[in-house]
Amino acid sequence: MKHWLIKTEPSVFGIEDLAAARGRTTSWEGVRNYQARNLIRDEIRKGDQAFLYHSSCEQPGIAGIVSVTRAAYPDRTALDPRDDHYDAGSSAADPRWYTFDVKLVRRLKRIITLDELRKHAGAELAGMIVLRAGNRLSVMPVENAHWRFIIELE
DNA sequence: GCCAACGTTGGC
DNA sequence: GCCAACGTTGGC
Repeated sequence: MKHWLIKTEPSVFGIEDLAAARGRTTSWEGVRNYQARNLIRDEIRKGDQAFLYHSSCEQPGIAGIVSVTRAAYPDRTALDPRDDHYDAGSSAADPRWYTFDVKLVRRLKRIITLDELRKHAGAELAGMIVLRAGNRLSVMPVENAHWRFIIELE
């Protein structure tokens, strides 16, 4: 089982929204970055777990843990001209973008902030992608050792 | 709202 | 296939 970190803006869709969603499950739609797409399409498996990370907000950090309930399938929002994430280059026959389903496992007892993660950037969390300056990936792998360390921080 | 980082686009 | 311009992300 692999571990991941998925970013979201809580003003758009945060952990509160996921907790309120039917079955506490949502389709992780709208990813339009090729590197992230490849991870979704080729590497994320049912049963994997991910940190839900809040970005572009007052307190950026990890808010909860989700599990993957369905592996990659075509992102229908790319095919809908009325959708913000519409992409004329994608088609049902040859989908360019993929989504996957996640279910909230639990909220963390507190948000583990980016600030706090940074304190360990030179040691236990060395190399963690979300700590890299200017990082723009919205779906990224998390090393097992990093995952365990962060859970311990809680 | 600023601005650094960086992926994408498009001219050549 | 290079690379400058541009757009977006995301922390602050």
